[in-house]
Amino acid sequence: MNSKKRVTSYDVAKAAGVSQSAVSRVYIEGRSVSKKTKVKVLATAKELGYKPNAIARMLITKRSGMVAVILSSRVNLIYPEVLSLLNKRLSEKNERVLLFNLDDAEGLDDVLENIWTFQVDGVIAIAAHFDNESINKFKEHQIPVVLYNRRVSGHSASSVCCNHEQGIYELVDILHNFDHNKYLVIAGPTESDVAQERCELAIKALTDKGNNNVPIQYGDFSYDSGRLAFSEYMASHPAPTAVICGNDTMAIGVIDEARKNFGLKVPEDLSVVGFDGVNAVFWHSYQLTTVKQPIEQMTKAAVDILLEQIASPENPAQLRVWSGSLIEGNTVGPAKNE
Amino acid sequence: MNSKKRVTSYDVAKAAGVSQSAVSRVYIEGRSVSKKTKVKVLATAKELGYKPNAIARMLITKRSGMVAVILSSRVNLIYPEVLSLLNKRLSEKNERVLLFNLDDAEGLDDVLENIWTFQVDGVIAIAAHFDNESINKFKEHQIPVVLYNRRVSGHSASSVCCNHEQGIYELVDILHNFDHNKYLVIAGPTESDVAQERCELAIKALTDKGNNNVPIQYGDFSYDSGRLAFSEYMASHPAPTAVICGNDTMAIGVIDEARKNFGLKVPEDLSVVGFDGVNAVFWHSYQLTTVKQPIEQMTKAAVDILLEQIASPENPAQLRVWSGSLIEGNTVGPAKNE
DNA sequence: TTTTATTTTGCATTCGAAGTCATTATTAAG
DNA sequence: CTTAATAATGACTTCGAATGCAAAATAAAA
Repeated sequence: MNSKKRVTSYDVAKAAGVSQSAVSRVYIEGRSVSKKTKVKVLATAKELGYKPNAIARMLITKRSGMVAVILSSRVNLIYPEVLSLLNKRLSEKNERVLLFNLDDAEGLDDVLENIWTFQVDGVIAIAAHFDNESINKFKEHQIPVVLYNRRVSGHSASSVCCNHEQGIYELVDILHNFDHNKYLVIAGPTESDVAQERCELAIKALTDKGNNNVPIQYGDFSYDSGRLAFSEYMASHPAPTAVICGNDTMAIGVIDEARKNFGLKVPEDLSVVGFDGVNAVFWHSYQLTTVKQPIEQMTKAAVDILLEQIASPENPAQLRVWSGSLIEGNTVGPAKNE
Repeated sequence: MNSKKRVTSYDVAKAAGVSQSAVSRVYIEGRSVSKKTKVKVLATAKELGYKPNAIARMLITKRSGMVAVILSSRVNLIYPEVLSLLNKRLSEKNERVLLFNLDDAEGLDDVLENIWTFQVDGVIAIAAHFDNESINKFKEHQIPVVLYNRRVSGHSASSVCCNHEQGIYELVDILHNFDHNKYLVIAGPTESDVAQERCELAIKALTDKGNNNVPIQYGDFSYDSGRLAFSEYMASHPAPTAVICGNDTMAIGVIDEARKNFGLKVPEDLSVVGFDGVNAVFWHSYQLTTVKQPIEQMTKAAVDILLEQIASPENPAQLRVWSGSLIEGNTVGPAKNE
């Protein structure tokens, strides 16, 4: 019917008999406006259906009210939860999430180019691989970044991380105390930094306890890859007594595979541990022993740090690390040594 | 060091010895620019590190290149996957996802207010409850909407939906053919339209087969709520022979609860079916019989329809419905009638 | 070569709100 | 009741790219 155009601050100004500046000031906290005009403007604004145009505002203020969240698609079950929490936290602070996928099709450079043009206030990168070069680009563009579960050498970018070392050591400790000595490590994809780190730490922890040459199989964090990794190993080796997995989902795959295709009981014949603390670890069929990332705290801190850096870009980058909490499930038991 | 300000089209224009308009035209497909100036501009742009400012462009073109995706937080495991697919599809079409959470804290009105100010090109609402009034607001603001798994009476908004009726009937058919006659329905939360619909359809399908007064328990789509619903029912009733669940996650909860706390075997003593086709239904411990939503097709269509409506707002709203595909797992068997 | 058609170009304006600054209205102090 | 201090207001400019239009440059036709 009517190709009605947007109501602007000028329309409201005219209708309310004030200047455009006055209208603008009404919508900015702490600007000098008399109560009288404020009421008048708000009333006519409501009547006309006026809402400030965020785009115009962004252009002049150079604050977009948007935070880019970068997410690798080939990734862990846990990250949807992280995204959801980040979104909630940022909404509370009046920032919107602009989503970027970092997958094979769209390389990092494309994503970055895109990010610059959108003038986002800041960036949170979830478990994405950034080298120092990329980090420097952010510096150049003066866009604060917070890395989630990814550290970068030097102090060029803030990070919030789960203390994988502590978590892995705790898990290995438990296994070691049960006298395990035939281990298998099933690592996540080699492209993933987190997967790399967990794997190396597991090997290191095992070596510390005197277990050398622990075999490694690789998966891609998925259930099927966990099953496959286990069965492939079993095809040409004697059964291990304990399997340390790069994440929970693969661990669950291992459990199912061991039970179904190898007649192994968990934990009687085989101990299995994971990492992350996804919902499914509590499911009765698994009750996986694992370490839960404190995603509540981590997401909260990520947002707080980011906002702080947006407010004061000169502040130094900070690193915050949380210990994961051990979840004692029912997938670890004494080693079965013949 | 240097509080460098952004490079603008004027800077490039000056450096390249052309007008600002010329620079602008270089970045717009199909605008009249000679090859010579195009090369020159692109070269100096690269040299100066110029990238067009999307915000300024949005203001004048009134296209933001952003699509709002509205997501209820208290929702199904399947929706992260949907979000991820939508994001991928939209990226391919050069649209960015701006995320909005629809939860208790932030009501629908707040979200809508926010959406208007951001001038998004369109909106995709995932399983969110919209009444006709809200839909009309979108009309007023001339922002196309596509609803995902939510229909609205009249033809005021486009929808892509899974055919719950067909799926539920198919599941009920299977159960009926196995001579079940003591049913329990475990429905999702009453606030969820999808949950409502599935529940009503299940009851209807059962009634069609001559099963009246089928009891209903309510959960919230979560694993624990499925367990709880089942055990609560069992506390005061004889065991059913078949349970129809509002989604897969609750069905998995029911299976675990039945096995663990009631010593029931699935499917020998109890048949269980779910809905959605999340990854976990294929896990060996469950192998749930369920109906899988064709999320690939649905997300693709949602994006296509939305872009079409953005291009031609006068086009009529359309509804597209897909049948789910039956996944014959291992959780349904003959009724055990004493 | 002249005339006509077509492609390139730059100028000036636009999008819509916010910030600067000088001016006016209001309140407080003397 | 005057003067000083403060608050409120509007005119004008700004952010950075896109676009309508007329002028200039080039290509095609005569």
